Amino acid sequence: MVEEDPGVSIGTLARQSGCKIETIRYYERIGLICSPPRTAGGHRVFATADRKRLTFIRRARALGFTLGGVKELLRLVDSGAYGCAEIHDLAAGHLKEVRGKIAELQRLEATLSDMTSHCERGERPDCPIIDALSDSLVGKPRA
Amino acid sequence: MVEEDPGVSIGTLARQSGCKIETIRYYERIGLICSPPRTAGGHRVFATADRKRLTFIRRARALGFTLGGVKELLRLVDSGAYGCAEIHDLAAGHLKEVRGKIAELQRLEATLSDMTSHCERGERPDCPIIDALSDSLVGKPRA
DNA sequence: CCTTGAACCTGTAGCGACTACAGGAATGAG
DNA sequence: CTCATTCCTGTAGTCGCTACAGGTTCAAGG
Repeated sequence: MVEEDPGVSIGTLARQSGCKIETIRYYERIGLICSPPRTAGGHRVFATADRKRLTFIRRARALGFTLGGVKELLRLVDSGAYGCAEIHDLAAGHLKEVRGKIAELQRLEATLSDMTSHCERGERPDCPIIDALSDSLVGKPRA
Repeated sequence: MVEEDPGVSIGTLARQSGCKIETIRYYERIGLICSPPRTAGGHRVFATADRKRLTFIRRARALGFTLGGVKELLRLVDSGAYGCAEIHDLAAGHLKEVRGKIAELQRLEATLSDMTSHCERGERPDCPIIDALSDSLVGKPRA
């Protein structure tokens, strides 16, 4: 029962995982994935496990996890005996952050929306948007 | 009618404008504000106009404008003869970006919310969150 | 006038998460 | 065997600051 894993080049892995070549090398450099074996000429040879790991990373990143968060997730997965609890807490914590960002952006949206609605693109020199940003008048730079 | 502007130190300006000292120096370096005159010993001396300009910048940044966007706004203001139209368009463009980011984050929120709700922090080894991220099984790193 | 301590100066490096070169060497299909 | 393609390393750039280190200047008190 010899399980052969022919191995793929970094370019093939990039196509399979959806990560760019440079990103894969970057992940290796920062220790997110392990350094793969090389050919006699020095080219990286990746295994199926690497494709799965990279796909995992890409999906977690797409959900907005930081690389630090991804590292945590992978650490739990790598440890084997992960319980749902820790994973859940990581995801819940991230969800909270995302909701915070949404709330913040919605505040900006309201302000910007209000500002632009008050400015009807008129040709008056006293633009309400500028007024809102200015302290009565913006200091011009030294001539 | 001699208008005196005694001038303030960078620390005072920082307190007045709400920008940090290092940030002010950084803005000077990238040309967002002009290099102020110096004392004999080389300390910067800022004028009232600088306080107004920095306050403007800080407010625009707080609304999420990039420094590039701020530069554009200031260019229009500096040119003097700005019409509302250009300002409006800049703000409207930024508003559109903010709305796009909100929509994107809301998609993440929905996915994360769904994932965490399916995981009840049980002690099962097959966590639904991990399953969702994995390609059936995450490849473990080489031993 | 002199001392002290706070504030200021320059220059550089670091953050996150890549991306983009330059200048080569290896690969693999014809 | 040729040659286009892929791959290699190393470095620097992106954005918007922030944080040093190691020195100089300023202003207030004695």
